Amino acid sequence: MPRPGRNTYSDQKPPYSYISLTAMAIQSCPEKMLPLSEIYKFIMERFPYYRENTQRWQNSLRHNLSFNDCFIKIPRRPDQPGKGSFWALHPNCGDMFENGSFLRRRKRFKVLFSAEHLPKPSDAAHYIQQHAKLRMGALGAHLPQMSSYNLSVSQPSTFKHPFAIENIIARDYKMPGSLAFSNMQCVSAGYQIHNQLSTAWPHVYSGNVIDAEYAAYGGPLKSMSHGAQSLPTIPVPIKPTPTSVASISVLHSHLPPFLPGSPQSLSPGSPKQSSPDPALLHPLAAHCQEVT
DNA sequence: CCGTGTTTAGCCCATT
DNA sequence: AATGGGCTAAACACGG
Repeated sequence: MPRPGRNTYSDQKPPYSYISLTAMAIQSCPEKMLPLSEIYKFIMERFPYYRENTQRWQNSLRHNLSFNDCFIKIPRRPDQPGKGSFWALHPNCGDMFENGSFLRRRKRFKVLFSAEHLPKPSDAAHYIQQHAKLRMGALGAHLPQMSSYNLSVSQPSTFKHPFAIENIIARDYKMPGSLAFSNMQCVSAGYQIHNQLSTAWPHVYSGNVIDAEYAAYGGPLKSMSHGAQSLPTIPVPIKPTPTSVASISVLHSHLPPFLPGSPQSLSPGSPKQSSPDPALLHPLAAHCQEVT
């Protein structure tokens, strides 16, 4: 596989699949979730090739978002209107790419659904307990160590391929708190989804990054700024899979009252939006696997 | 109307 | 040859 060098591909088609490009875009946002329009913007800003024939590739991209289980749809809050939902990566697709490289997927990521794969309530409760503990430690502090929290990553790996997500999008991460975090505007008041998602999905988040492939790519290196993009306070995967529906219902009965996703903290105007923290859906991860 | 999201279909290519 | 991944096109529904 040829390695893209600096200025290589600047006007040619990048070697990444749409799945990879979409994953890159999502990963680039601290909240790990983006609306479709921002995904478009990310790709067009970084890969000049995609500034043309937008209708073609954007249709393909939308197709991929819907078709692949590795992407989950997260609705907007009722008080944060806008078009379309947010898209995030499935919690368990962190090792979807070979060696973490975007150049090649290892296997297809597929959510399974069968009765025996549903989480046991006791498991969910245990998970939530663990999560609550970690959250308390993480609030206002540093992110939890990955080693303390290795959930359902089928192939634990510390190796970061030069083409890995973290490396490609490293520009946005380098200096937490600096301009590189300009898209922290995405954080809704009083509730840091960044912490939330990175706590929940540590395998898709890494603050320890080096710049490699993307820098070599030759694309614009300015940091992304998404404008005043608002996010749902309670992000919830809404991919209408039976698994997620079942998981949500199971989890709901076990939500501790102090968690943002618990029913007690919901706004009265949105009873149907009584959705748990996506982190709390993590038991879902146990019910997904890469199809062999 | 337009952007978004879903679905189906067909093609090409690489791998098994 | 069969299978799977990826890409493209197209039709349709829905909602802001």
